[in-house]
Formats: sequence, C-alpha cells, structure tokens
Amino acid sequence: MKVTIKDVARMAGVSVATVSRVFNDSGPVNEETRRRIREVASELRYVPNDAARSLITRRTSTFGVLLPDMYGEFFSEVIRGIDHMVQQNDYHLLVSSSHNDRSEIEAALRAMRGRVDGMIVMSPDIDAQALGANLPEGLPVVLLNCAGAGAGFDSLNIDNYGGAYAMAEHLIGRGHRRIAMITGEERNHDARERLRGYRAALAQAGIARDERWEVPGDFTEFSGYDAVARLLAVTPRPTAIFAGNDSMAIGALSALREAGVRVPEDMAVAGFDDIPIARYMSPPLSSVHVAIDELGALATETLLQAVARKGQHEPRQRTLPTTLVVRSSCGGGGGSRALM
Amino acid sequence: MKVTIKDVARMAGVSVATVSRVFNDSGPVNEETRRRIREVASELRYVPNDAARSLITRRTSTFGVLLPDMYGEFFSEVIRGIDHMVQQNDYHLLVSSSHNDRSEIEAALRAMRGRVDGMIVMSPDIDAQALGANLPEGLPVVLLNCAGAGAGFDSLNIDNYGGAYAMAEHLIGRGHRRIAMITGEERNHDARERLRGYRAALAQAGIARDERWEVPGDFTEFSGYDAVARLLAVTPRPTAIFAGNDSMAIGALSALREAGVRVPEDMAVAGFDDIPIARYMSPPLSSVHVAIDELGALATETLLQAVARKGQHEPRQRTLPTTLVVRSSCGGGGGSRALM
DNA sequence: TTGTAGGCGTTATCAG
DNA sequence: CTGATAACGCCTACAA
Repeated sequence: MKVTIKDVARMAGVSVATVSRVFNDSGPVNEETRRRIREVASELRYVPNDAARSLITRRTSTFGVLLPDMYGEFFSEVIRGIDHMVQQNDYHLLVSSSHNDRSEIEAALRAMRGRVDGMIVMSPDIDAQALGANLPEGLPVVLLNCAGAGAGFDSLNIDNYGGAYAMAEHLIGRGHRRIAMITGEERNHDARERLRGYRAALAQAGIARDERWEVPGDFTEFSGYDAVARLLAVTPRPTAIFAGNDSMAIGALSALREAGVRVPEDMAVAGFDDIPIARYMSPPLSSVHVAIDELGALATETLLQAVARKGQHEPRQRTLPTTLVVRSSCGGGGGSRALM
Repeated sequence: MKVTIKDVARMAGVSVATVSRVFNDSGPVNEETRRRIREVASELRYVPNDAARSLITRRTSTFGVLLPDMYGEFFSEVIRGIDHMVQQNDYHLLVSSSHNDRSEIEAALRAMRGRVDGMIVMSPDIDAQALGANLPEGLPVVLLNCAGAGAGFDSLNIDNYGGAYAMAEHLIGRGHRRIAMITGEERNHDARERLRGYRAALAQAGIARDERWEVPGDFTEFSGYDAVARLLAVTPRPTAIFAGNDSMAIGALSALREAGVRVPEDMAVAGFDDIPIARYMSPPLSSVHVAIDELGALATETLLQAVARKGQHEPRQRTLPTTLVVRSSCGGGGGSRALM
C-alpha cells in the first residue's frame, strides 16, 4: 500500500493542501506546522507521486537525449557532461541511443513525446528540418553537432572546420605537401566540415588537391586501418595522414606499424577529438582537442534556459572552439609532452 | 492546447472508453470503429498522456540504470546493450551516471523512486545490502558487477576470477615466473576478483607471491602508466605485467615504450575487458574478452522477466563467461591475429 | 460491442 | 496562515 499525501495530511492533522505547500515551498506555512509535516512525512517515508504531479503540473523534470550509433569514448564523455549538469538542477535523463537511419530517429523522438521537458539531439547524420516534424510543437530542443543550424533550434557545434584547418595548416608548416585525409561518411555533418577545413588549408597553401589523398572512412578503428592500404599504394606516397577522428587515426597507426612504416619518421599521423587515450598511443597521437564533456554541459545549460524562457527566445547557435594538441605522431611534439 | 482522449472520442463519435480500448487492446471493439478511431487519432496527432496513464496503471514503462564513475568504452558498450533490449520491449531508459561514494549512489536511487519499474544497478564499489535500504520495497532490481551477490537480488557478474586465472595461467605457460599485476582499487569488486584469480594461478604454479609485484591502480590509463615506474624498479625485474583492465594496460604500454622497454620481448603485457581498441594497440593487446553489450542485454532481459513475475521469484545469480584473447603484446599471438 | 462514472495522487484556486 | 474542492488525462469496473 502506497503512502500518499492524504496519509501525511491525516497523520499531521492538516489538509493535503498544506502538505503540498510544504513540499513545494509554495505559499506560507506556519513554521511549527511545517516541521510537524516534515517529521510525519519522513516517518511514513512519503514520496510524492511524480506521475500525479506532472499530470497537473505539465512538467516532467526530465530531459531526453538522442544519441547516434557511435562507439567509443566520445559518447560516454558527452553523457557524462550532460548528466552532471542535469543532476545539479534536479532533472532526470531519458536516454535513447543507437540510431542509424532517419526512421529510427523519428521513432525514438516520438517515443519521448510527453515524457520530457526538452531534448538534446545529437545526430550528425541528419538535418534539423526532419526533426522538427516529429517533435511536439514548442518543445525546447538543443541540436548537438547537427547540420541544418538556423532551422529554428538552439544549436551547439564543434568548430570542425577551424580545427581541421588548424591541423592541416600545422602539418603544412612542418613541411608536408602530400597530406592525405581519411574522411568520415559523407552524410555526417562533422565529417563534411572537417574535410572542408582540410581542403581549405591545402588550397590556402597553394597545394593542388589530389583525389587519391581523400580516402573514405566511417569513424571506426577498422575503417582507419583499412584506409592505410589504399593510401600506401598512392605514388608518390603521402607523407602525412590526417584522420577525421581519433578512432580512425588509431586504426591507421596499427596498420602503419604492421606495414613497417615508421611514425612519424616515414609518415605523420593526426586525429581529431583528442579522446583520453590519444596521448597513450604509440606514438602519442596528435589531435584536435574538443572539450567533450563541456559540450554536454553547455547543451544542458542551453536547454535549461530555454525551458525557463518557455521557448520564447531567438534560437541561438554557438560554436565550441577547438585547440591543436601536438604530440609526437606528427613529429611535432617531444616525448615529454605525451602526458600533457 | 493539448489533444486528449476526449477530443478523439468526440471527433470519432464514440466514448473515451472505446478509444482507450483501442489504444490498449483491452476489450473488444468493432473493427470498423477501431479503424475510424485510429484514423481520427493520427489525424489529430493524439498521443496518450503517460503521466495520466501511469498514475492509474502504476507502471512507468521505464527502467533506471545506475552507472559508476567510470570512463571509457566499457561504459558505452553496456548502455548500448541495455538500450537495445529496452527499446525492443517498448520501455524507456532513465540514466544516472558518475557516482562515486555511497551517499551519491543512495541519492541517485532515491531520485528514481516512483519513476521506474525496475533498476539495473552497476556499482562495483558498493555492496548490495546498502542498496536495498534506499529502494522501494519490491522494486525489481538487477545487480551488475556488484559485490554482495546473494543478498536477495538478481545479479549478473563477469567471471572475473576465471578470466584472470586463465590469463595468468597463460603467461605462466609461456614461461613467465615473475608476473606483476596492476590492480584496481581495493573497494572495487571486479578488481578484487581479478586479483584473486591472478594470485590463485600463481599459487597453483607454485610461484611464491611477491608483494612488490602487486601495484595498485584505479582503472585509469594514467594509473597504469604510473605503475610501470614502480614495477621497473623491482629487482629482479618482472617479465610480465597483467593489468586489471585494458585502460591501465594501455597506460602501461605507453610508459614502457617511453622507458625503452620492448613489448613483448623484454616485457609481456596483458589487460582485461578486451575493449574495441585493444587490438589496435602497439603491439596489439592481449586481453580477457567480455561480451560487454551482451552483459547489458542480459541484465535487461532478467529485469523484464522479474517485472513480468512481479518480483515473485527466487533471485538468480548468473556469471558471464570470459574468453582469453591472445595477441602479440604477450608474445603469444602473431601479428596476423591482430585483427582477429 | 459500447457508454457512464469513479478514482488514481497532486496542485491550484478560492474562500475562510 | 489554512482548508475545501475542482481539475489534470486516463483506465476500468459495471451497466446497458
């Protein structure tokens, strides 16, 4: 038998209204009465029923998070950042992951309808417009690393273009002219932007683009491993490989080692994301650092603000800066900087 | 203005009861009526209000997951396994992560009260008894990698002892006599069991235990990196390092490389968990494979069954087997097995 | 096969 | 300061 607000009211000799006021800090309550109610409540181990509460309140104190089908550390870091901020604000987190195609995403969105006060959608593969159709009118949403910014949603993006540009520029600065890139999938927004940054840097340096240098990958370690074989077959051979993310860079390092190609002497390698293990690679992996957990925290903050304003605000687009982290895999850093 | 069951009823010219029957497959409804109601409902974009529903149903269709403060791939793999199974059964997932000490865990448990139909608790640091006190009476719970099995909860554990024993035995079989272990934290159940397995294998082989070989870590890459310095100072120097998890093994590999110690020629290295990147390490890392996503899926299945039986069943404890994966970091596998 | 009506546990709006 | 009481949206006997 569940203990309800009525039980507390009866035991404390007051009305349910007063008990409610105590638990919500709404309206004035005599200090002594308040104390007694608290006492009775905790004795009875009373816990307000959230369903009933949100039925009338029209709030769930829950945020939804939609995650793409991506493996690895990036994923957990984002959640960590989100969850931390969410807990601080007494919200809850409804998570749905592993979504590949559009229909899956749409189904997941619909499944969350009515259960959340706002959503963080992380789905580099899909455009913003498509999402709007499946979301309840007026539900606050923050887009994380999505294409289609400016579609009326708050959005948060990594500076993919700038980060990739900076890394390519760094490699050029170290004397490389034949710089290859292992790209992500075409439909992935992050991947496209990184490719764009890479191309821009090469163009800026007056290096003619060579299509053989752009090898497709899919952000998995294996695709990075796999890409190396094709790259080594190109003549003249590239002297540097810039992978679209760290996972592929790690796969590439593995393949290069097996092929007997020394890094960085014979081939410079760089990644993107700077996941925690990057610095422990052999050799330590140069990368473009992204404050992943901060990304999650920032998204949550944005959502909280949107909820507070009841969605009545101009959607804002923000871009999170990246920083170049030079380690020895591209010959730029000393071994001592490996643990930096 | 939200559209409710009443609106649908009115538009379809029936009572709310009939609409309810259609949406719940409860009671008989004329086929034609059913069709009309479905049509009207989808036209109005009607979505049942979950709060109202669960207020009367006393079900939330939601499971809670409590995760420890652990980084890396292990985390995301588990969630993936859980989420997949949860979605298949039309449940939702409430996630709470980053919990270190007992008070944080207890707070998180309380926060979920009333919002979930069952919980998956993953908390190698804490004992089962402590959890029971903060959970509503009769709420189905599955313990994942927790100590205190047999405390009246369903529980699922990795075969930490067996896996560690097998790996140590393998190293011994390859002729190693001075085998060091980088352990996890004492309070961590997985860590304790793995240490126990390691010790048992050594004892079985008649190798006297040397305390200097057991260096404490905390499952982070850095702690593995850090441990190597101490291990290299031991005379005579150990010839093999068994890390309590892959993260520490990766840190150790990094430190060994910096120290100019060749792996596996001068030092064999092995880890535990077989996270996806293990095979891409340099050299590819031997490890104890655990089907992490399967662990999550299995936990969810157990929970679903418990919910179906309304918790009226004998708690069952299961142990997930592990398999030895020999790669070249311990000299056992050829380079060609790296992608195995 | 369908409709009526009571109630799930809270909050919010009024009076007192 | 406190107490009735009407919603909130839905499910479910019980009747028809």
